[in-house]
Amino acid sequence: MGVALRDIIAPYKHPAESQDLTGVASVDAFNALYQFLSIIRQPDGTPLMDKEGRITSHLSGIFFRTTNFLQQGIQPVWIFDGKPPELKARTIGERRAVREEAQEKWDQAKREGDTAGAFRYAMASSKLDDEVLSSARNLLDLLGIPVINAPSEGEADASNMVRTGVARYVASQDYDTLLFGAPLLVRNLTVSGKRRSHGRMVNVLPETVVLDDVLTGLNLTREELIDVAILVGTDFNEGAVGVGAKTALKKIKAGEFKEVVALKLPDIDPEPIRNFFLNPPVSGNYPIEWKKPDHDRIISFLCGDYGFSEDRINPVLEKISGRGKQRTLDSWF
DNA sequence: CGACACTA
DNA sequence: TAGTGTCGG
Repeated sequence: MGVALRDIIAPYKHPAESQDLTGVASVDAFNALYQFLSIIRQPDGTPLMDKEGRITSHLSGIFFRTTNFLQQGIQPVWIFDGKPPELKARTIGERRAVREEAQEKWDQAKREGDTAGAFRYAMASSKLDDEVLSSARNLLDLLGIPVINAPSEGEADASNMVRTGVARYVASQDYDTLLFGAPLLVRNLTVSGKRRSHGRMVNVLPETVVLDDVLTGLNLTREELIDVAILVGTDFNEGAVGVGAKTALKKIKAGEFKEVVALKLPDIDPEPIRNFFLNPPVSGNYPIEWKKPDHDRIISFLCGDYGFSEDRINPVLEKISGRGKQRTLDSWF
């Protein structure tokens, strides 16, 4: 879900120039996988599946997006979540409840012939199970994409990688990475930059958010931005009822953080939450190396194991490893 | 989501 | 060739 800071951060978002996107991108793996699982579905919400009923939506998303990135000079590193902090237990429980309810509503909508509703509930029922996670890791490995296993929140390590100069930016839809101190966040990181179907056709272009611009523009320290987030609600605490980003910002500016917490969030202790954003557990060790995509094993994995059509996969692999753009790609490996 | 076919 | 729709697994 992420923290609802969009209303105050929106003025500091910039459309990304393609040169801003080249280089090492720390991809928030869970964020990307949820996106693929949610959206890559049939109109009634049924995900892509192989003959045995295993979900393959994420494999399609990973394959086509990654091969696009490599051609465009983007070097992705995928950062996977480790063990969630105890502070996150409430959020995890809530998400499970929402997911399970969506599952039921999806079935119901399908029975009633409510296609649009079915799609919406199907999206909300998306779950990253072991099968999805391990097949995603398998495919990334075959594509030669490095993977980092965060000890805790992937967003924390992804942000730390940018802070320490290992990566140029974090690729995520969520603003939480700014709280973790990521100097540069890129949202909607896709190369096709096209539009989206289902409902309206909207142009979705990559956008960058520079943490320093946000802090300078709002005249906040990062600690204060974290306090704004705590009032709104984060993965580690429920927010104050009726307090959105703009109200929270006003309260912080007025120096009323403690008062709002005492009045509206009497059960939360802000200190461990602040501390988690400021000093999260991170790996700090990022041995990243890109390898050439393993053409034969990718075919065997996607087409042999998961029923993808060779006619769709082969041309893409030939495009990235064949003569045409080889020079560009070879310079990284 | 992203590829591809089709249309004007 | 830009816009629109459909398919993929």
